[in-house]
Amino acid sequence: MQRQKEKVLDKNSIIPAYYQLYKMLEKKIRKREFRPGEHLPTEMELASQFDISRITVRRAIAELVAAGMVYTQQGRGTFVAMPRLDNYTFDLNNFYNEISQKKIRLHEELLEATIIKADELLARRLGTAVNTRCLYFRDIISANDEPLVYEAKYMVYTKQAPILESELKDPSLPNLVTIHSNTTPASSKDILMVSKSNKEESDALGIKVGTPVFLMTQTIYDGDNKIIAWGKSIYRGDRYKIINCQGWNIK
Amino acid sequence: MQRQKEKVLDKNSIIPAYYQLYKMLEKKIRKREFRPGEHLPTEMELASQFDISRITVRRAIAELVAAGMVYTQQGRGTFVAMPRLDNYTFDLNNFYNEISQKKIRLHEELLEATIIKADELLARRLGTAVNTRCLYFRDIISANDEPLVYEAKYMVYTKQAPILESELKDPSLPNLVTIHSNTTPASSKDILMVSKSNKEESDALGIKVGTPVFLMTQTIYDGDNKIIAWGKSIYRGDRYKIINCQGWNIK
DNA sequence: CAGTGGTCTAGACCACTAT
DNA sequence: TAGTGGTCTAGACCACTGA
Repeated sequence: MQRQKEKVLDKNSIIPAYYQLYKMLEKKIRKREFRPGEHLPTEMELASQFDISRITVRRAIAELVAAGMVYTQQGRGTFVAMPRLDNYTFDLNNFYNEISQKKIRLHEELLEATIIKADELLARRLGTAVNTRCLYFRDIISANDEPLVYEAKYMVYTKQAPILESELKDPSLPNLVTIHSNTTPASSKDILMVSKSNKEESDALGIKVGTPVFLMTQTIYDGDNKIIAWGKSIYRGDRYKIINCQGWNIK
Repeated sequence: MQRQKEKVLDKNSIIPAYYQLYKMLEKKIRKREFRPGEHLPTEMELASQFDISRITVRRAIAELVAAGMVYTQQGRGTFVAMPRLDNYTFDLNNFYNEISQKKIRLHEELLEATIIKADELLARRLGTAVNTRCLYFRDIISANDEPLVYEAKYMVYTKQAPILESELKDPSLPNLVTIHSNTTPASSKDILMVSKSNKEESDALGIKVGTPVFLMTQTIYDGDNKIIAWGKSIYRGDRYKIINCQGWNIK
């Protein structure tokens, strides 16, 4: 029997029909069979063309909208979007993703985990009173035995649980808070800055004082917007950069 | 007539039922009537409780999933998610958002817009041959008359159109490419680094040589993954920081 | 096995856009 | 007025989970 020129959906496939249609439309947009600004076929046209219900077509289009590839206008139709390339969003976690891909040996070393009394600066950062008992952590993250990140973290000491080094495999502040606090972290405010390394940071990272570094601070709040922890991370600027890819031809 | 304790949906409202239910469930999660890890009522329970169809309930839950507040497991149910606070994503565009909120005067000044021949370094950055004719732009962005960002941008000169300063109101590289190139930008690779300002940058920004700065480079590709433009932006590190808020208690 | 979420249908009515 | 996307229904079957 003669094949139709137009591709059809495999109704017996395990892959849902809406997903097959989504991928098919995505491919056509990538191949510029549908060009930015152009009209997509109407929902009813797609439904009858592929012999599926309109709801299933809508599900496929919803995926395209979520992917930012099309937009809909009530009463007008569905249109192919322009790729937006002005979204400069940088993810500091790509650090860990890249490393796991490139088979780089990652090592996390705990330098210090003690209980201290808050001085004035720390009390302000934690929104608490001077002399409040606080947990204090310092650690170094290395890649291939080269120090990359130096971190210092503080939180109010509510749990009274012993500090077990074995608990510190994930040294991220949200995780530490989960372990060492009775309150549940609910939100976080992170600030990324550039700085020059000071003596303490330079010593820990083995770099010269004054080297440009990324400086990230994180303040963690509970459900009532009360501060429960504060931390800073110093990323070596000479070894670390953050990459962001955007658009339609990724991968 | 006596009101039920349980809130009900307003079926006559302009607001869609799925959206009312979404907001109601969101509020209960925020108020911790449903706590992280807990089971949400099943779809059928919600449907009969609010006297709406299961599909409408599913639409509401889909919104919650998209917001990261719940997750579903086939055959088990729908559960309230833990707030994830380890997503360190920084958006360089908050710059413009903040400024428009705080009524800061923003001024963009074009320093230079000329045609040059590519030297070896530029040819490599643009993936083209030495001596290719290129457009070259330099500009300064100031806030309240204080220079904040210095930018230099290059692209292969294909369009042969005259350079009109009036076209340069949006100095972003994707926009310049759209105006001055026949090819349509399709994807972009952005890299964020820290650096010390050099002489050229320091003069433009009125800062001391060696001040820590954010350095962002952007490479723009067309639909065939061919480079069509390259640019760099220098953000003053002493005046600029990037803030990221995450979690459930935002706003 | 019963209960859950995942997919899909055929049909209906509405709000909006363009002519 | 005709055509579009937006919302909603009642009902069906499937795949997966857990007892």
